Amino acid sequence: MDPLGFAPHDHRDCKRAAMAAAEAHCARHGLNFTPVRRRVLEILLEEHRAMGAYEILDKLREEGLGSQPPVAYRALDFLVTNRFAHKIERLNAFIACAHPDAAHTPAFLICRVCNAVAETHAAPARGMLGAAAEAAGFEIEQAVVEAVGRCPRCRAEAAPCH
Amino acid sequence: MDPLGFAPHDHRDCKRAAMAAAEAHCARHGLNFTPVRRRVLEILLEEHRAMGAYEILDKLREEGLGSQPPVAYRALDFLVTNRFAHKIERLNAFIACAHPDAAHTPAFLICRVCNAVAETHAAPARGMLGAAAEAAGFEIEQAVVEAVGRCPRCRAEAAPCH
DNA sequence: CCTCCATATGTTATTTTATAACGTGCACAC
DNA sequence: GTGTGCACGTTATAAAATAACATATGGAGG
Repeated sequence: MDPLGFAPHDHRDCKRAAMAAAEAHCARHGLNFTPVRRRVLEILLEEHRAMGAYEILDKLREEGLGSQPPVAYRALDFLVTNRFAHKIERLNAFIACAHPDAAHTPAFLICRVCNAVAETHAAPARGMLGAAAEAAGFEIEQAVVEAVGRCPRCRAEAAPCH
Repeated sequence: MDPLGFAPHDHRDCKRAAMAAAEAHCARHGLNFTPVRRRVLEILLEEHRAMGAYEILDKLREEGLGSQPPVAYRALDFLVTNRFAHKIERLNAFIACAHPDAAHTPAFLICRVCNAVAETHAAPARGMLGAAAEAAGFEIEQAVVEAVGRCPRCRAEAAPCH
């Protein structure tokens, strides 16, 4: 029922794996994986959907972990910088990384009906975009790729004739 | 000096061409190309860069064409819907379409140093992204592709050793 | 031990971006 | 002439993000 590639899956497992990967990465790189940062990542993993910064902040507030916007934004900055989470520009929202291990160029499939988001992989810098950039003398450092459309479930619901 | 593919070019020409294309499109489709809508497109074409809605609104205000946010947002909605302009999600800003004729899947090269934006073309729905979407049962309707990096000019300025 | 420094968090205030809701005017169809 | 749809005007507010400054903590070096 949850959108990881829009297919059901075991949350506990992917949450554990992602937290472990984050722990390991921080340990290896001497990063400070503080309670707030850890908790924000947990929240994103538990919900496993794109969440607004203020939605996350509400959860933190309930738990007494911080009550002002900068608290949430700083933790999210940390997670995004270290690729434990991604920002979905189209939604002004954040989502836990679904592929914590792989070095990746994330791309997202966003359902315009239910806002479910699936993370996948694309390499736009190869292909037409890379060619265009090179021709223009532009150096690509990062790419935002967000496809908007309809997820399998919403397509099915919109077509009752079957 | 202006970023259309980050290369200098003749503004007057591209502005004229874009306005003519918009006029023609509206005439053909029975769309109401009102003064506000027209003027917002002109502003975007004149500046030929990504502009925030409030920046545009300031210009409208100076000219007595409207003073409240919804005026600008409505005009921008119209222009974006009809593909006379695009929204750059990464910048929360808008830019006139650089290829008014071609049906296209726009992609953008955004300089993180000077915020210059070049419009180019990509077809992410073909390639890896399309394959991933198909595998997931996701129907892509539209794609946001925004590469962040450094434009030729800013790369040159950052490397004084040559 | 203590001081300096870097980093993380707490807090206040504000800025920036965007939309809801409702009213007005105008053109066109009937 | 009147209803209907569309664009625009206006007020108010919501939503997203950051600036600026204060406080705590923990390690490096004297």
